[in-house]
Amino acid sequence: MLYWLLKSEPDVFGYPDLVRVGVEPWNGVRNYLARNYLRQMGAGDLCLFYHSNAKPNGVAGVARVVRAAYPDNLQFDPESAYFDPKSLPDNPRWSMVDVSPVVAFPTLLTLEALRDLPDWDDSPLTRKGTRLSVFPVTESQFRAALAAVGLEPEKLETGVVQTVNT
DNA sequence: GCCAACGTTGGC
DNA sequence: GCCAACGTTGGC
Repeated sequence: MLYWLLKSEPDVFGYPDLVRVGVEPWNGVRNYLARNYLRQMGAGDLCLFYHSNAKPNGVAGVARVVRAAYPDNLQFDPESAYFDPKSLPDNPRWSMVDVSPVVAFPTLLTLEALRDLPDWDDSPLTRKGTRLSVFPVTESQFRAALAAVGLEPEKLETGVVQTVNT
């Protein structure tokens, strides 16, 4: 199993929205490196759900990949801001995964607090100038993030979690 | 609102 | 294939 971080602007789609909808297609990613990471995701992988452009910024909860990469629906929708006229249906350029909520953090793990965690010294999140919206986190980074808000990773792995059903 | 950083575009 | 211009991200 792999671990990831997904950025989202809470004004657009925050963790509470994920809880509300139950399953969300993670569409609209239009960066090749981020897309390649999406394609590496497998069902069951866990994601830190990060609020960007927020007050304050930080990880709001954990999400789970419930469907591995498949073609992003918006690339073929001329009405969408994410429409890509160069993407052909028989060779889709952009991919998305489906994610579901696993557990809301009891408190937001702020960017400031993340910077204090040694495991997070080297990450696209804390590195200046990196704007990737999807990237891998190490197991130790994932565990450190959960520990920082008092959650136990083992309970996620054994399924004994506060899961929000659809 | 500012602006640094960086990805993409398009002329050549 | 280079690279300047441009657009976007995202912290502050």
